Amino acid sequence: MSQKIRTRYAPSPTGKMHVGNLRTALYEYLIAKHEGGDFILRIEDTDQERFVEGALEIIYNTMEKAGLQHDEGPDRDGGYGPYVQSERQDSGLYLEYAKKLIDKGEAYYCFCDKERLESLKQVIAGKEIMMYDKHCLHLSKEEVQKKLDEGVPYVIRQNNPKEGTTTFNDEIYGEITVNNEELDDMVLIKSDGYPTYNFANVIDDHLMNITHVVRGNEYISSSPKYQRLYDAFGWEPPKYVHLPLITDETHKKLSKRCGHSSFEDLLEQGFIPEAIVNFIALLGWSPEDNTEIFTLEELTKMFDYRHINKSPAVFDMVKLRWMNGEYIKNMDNDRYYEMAMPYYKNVIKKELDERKILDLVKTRIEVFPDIEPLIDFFEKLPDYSIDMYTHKKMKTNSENSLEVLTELLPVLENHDDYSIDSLHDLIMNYVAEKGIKNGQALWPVRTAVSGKQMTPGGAFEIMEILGKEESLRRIKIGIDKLSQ
RNA sequence: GGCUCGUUGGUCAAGAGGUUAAGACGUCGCCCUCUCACGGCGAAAUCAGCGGUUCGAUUCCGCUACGAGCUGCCA
Repeated sequence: MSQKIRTRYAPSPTGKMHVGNLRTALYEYLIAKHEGGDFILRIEDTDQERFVEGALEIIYNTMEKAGLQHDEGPDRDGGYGPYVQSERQDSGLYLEYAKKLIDKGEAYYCFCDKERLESLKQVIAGKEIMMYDKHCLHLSKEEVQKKLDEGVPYVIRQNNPKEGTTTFNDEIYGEITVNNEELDDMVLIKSDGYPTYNFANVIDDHLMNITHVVRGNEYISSSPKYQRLYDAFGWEPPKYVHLPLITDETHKKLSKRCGHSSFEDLLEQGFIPEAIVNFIALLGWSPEDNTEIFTLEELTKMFDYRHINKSPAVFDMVKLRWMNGEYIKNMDNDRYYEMAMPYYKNVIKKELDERKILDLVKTRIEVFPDIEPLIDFFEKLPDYSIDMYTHKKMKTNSENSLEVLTELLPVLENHDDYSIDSLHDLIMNYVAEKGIKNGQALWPVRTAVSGKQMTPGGAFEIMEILGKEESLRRIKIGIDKLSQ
């Protein structure tokens, strides 16, 4: 009884991929895959002016990194091609369907020029409003033919009634009804011969057998017009799933200005694709069982679009960072080293044990760039203040710190095994003999070898990585500083 | 301006007439501990307002407020 689900992601190649679009793509993928359906990629390049070179590659790259493998698309024919609207346009497809509508009286040629259209505009509440006045609807067949023969530029408009209502059903928002008088006679075919998004969508979704149209909330108000198109053709409309929008922390639509509006931006900032996908899945949807961290496979299994909610969601960078940190902690080491290495190399030029250093920060970072300020002291001892030796809880001050360091220096000089375990035994032995608290010895040592208030790892870990020579050098510097 | 949609802690959210109104991020506190993290434990904090309907409303209805989207030969 139920037919195979087919969803489509239909981006315009106009630049970076906005996270809102990525979420749309994700949900489309999930809706299809949850029920073993097909996910189709269709390129909507009907706006010749906005086309951006290289945007196609961005789309493919993003989809691949996000793991959203399409079943059909420009590069994977599934029998419904072409999958690029400009290529579909070449066959005169859209014009052909528009003419069918003209024959039915559901559309008409419009020859109005820019000036006349301009004169129809009025400013209400500071905004330009324009509703077409059906001027060209009343042209006779002969007049239309004459203008066509003369080569007067034209568009084809939808002919919407002025009375009655139109209703469509959305899976999330329910039944929505509008008065037909609100429906503008939107352009179906532009004067350059290309279809508008509004028209091409309906035609292609139908021709490609799309069962669920998933898109942003901003299309809800034009949906009644699409409904009328389906009705005019006598086609059964798809199920509509309109998604709540994603906003920035000021509750405004996410824009380029906030610097994290696109998938590329986020990758540049050190986020990993899986975490981004995981996070945006949770923007406007939640699973039944409260799990928050899941793979795309797990997500596919539990995704039920009926749990999508209606209200807009704020894109919370703080939580994304947390989630990214969770992914880093759980990442297998090889991939972790590989992803972390560029940041490591930015600050460490010396020959040191990279893996030991990176292991130290794995649970301490949320995004990869966090690594740099955490480990830079391995490269070069910072010029620190001796105030750092004073720590109330550790019961240390510059005097007892100096004492500890001075006493420990010869011990460390006579010791050759700078492994954590060996250093541990050595210093703990000193602590025991002297009868002080661990912190009273370890705080000054860690301070001396790191020059930092906070460090990943403790004194033993740091000394092991630094090695004997450098550790002693730094301790001597500490003694010098404290002696002054 | 008109139309449409929305409104549960700071944020993401569960909830779908009777609950101590889940959980997560963040915040704060405690534990662990040589620091910072990690991990563990705990705390503060929410149903936009007003009217109905009802024995009983976060939940249903209406109004108001606020927010957002649309109102392009952009998608």
